[in-house]
Amino acid sequence: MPQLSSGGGDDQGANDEMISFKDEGEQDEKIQENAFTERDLADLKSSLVNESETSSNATAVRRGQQNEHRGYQEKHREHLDSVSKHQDGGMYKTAYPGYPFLMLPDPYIPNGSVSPSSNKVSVVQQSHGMHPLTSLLPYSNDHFNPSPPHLPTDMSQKGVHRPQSQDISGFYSLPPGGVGQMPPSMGWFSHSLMLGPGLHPTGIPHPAIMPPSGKLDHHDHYDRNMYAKPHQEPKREKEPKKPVIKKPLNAFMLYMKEMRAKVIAECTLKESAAINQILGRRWHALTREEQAKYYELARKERQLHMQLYPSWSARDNYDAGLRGCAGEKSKADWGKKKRRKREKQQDSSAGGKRSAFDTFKEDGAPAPLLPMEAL
DNA sequence: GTACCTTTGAAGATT
DNA sequence: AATCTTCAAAGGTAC
Repeated sequence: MPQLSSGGGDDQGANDEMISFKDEGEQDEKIQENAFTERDLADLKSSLVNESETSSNATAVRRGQQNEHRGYQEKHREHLDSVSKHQDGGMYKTAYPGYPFLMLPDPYIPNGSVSPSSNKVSVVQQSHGMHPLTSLLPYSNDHFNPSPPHLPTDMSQKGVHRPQSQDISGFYSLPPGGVGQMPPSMGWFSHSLMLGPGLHPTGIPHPAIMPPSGKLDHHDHYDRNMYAKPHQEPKREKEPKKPVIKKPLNAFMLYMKEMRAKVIAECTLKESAAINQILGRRWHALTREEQAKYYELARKERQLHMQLYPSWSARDNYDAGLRGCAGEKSKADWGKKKRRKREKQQDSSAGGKRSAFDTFKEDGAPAPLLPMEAL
């Protein structure tokens, strides 16, 4: 099966990744990250100074690092086994008593599409769509508080909106009446039964499913955007109308979704690329246990995704681009994009397009460390 | 209007 | 088997 090896092989691999980073001066990182917040922005700016100039090399570096990390996987498999056993055995029963998987009707089910009136409830989504599982994190309560320790504890003192752990709906910028406040009687499943286009063949609707038309009713776009590409091909008569099911989020993506708001609040940055750089560094600064939460979360998500869409393959979404289902790309555009990427990697010395963060250069900030190197 | 940027991880494709 | 490529999210930026 592509998504999940029930024995946990892939997942272990994922966990291996998690652990691999920790051998690279974890203690130092932790120390550094304790004072990280204030420095993040400055570091980022500094590191971005040469970023665009070396971006291609950085990519190569990253690839090398990835491969290196993979090398660690085998090294730490033993530990992972123990971690995995621990997690399977009780992590989500003890650490995350409110863990949503398989305990709630269906975290993927888009509530807002139930009816026009339900739209006003905006149960799940953030402005840009919240991952259905992420959206359920509020159920986790403070047992699942993945906030890395390096985050300042006094964030709220800085005027940062830092909702209490009990009110993660605010943390996720959930609208009033968000999922965290959804009464059990308003379960996902009952609403799902009223769904039409997003209904999965299994009978379990899933926000990952885009209506074939790609058109989003203003009443339910909130939910269907959850997994839908923002722009859908209006019509392709010849193609069998196939809903687009998005990939389940990996551990880092889940982490990003959760921590993005914090980083945005802490820093003045809004550019996602910059935020992601910070999040990437923080991710590496997490302890194994902290990362394990997200790996496990991602594992569960893949599991659920696989249960919901047993025939789904990541390959489907490769084709979506060619089909134009993932947007208004033509086949030619798609090929162009691929060509550009290839060229970029081949020609590392190309000046290329001006990075969105090149503006930082104009600050005259020194310290040309690449983010990855800084780790 | 939309591709790009940027991150890590998973999975599929290619070598 | 090892390596490469694509796509998941996000939102400002550049074209």
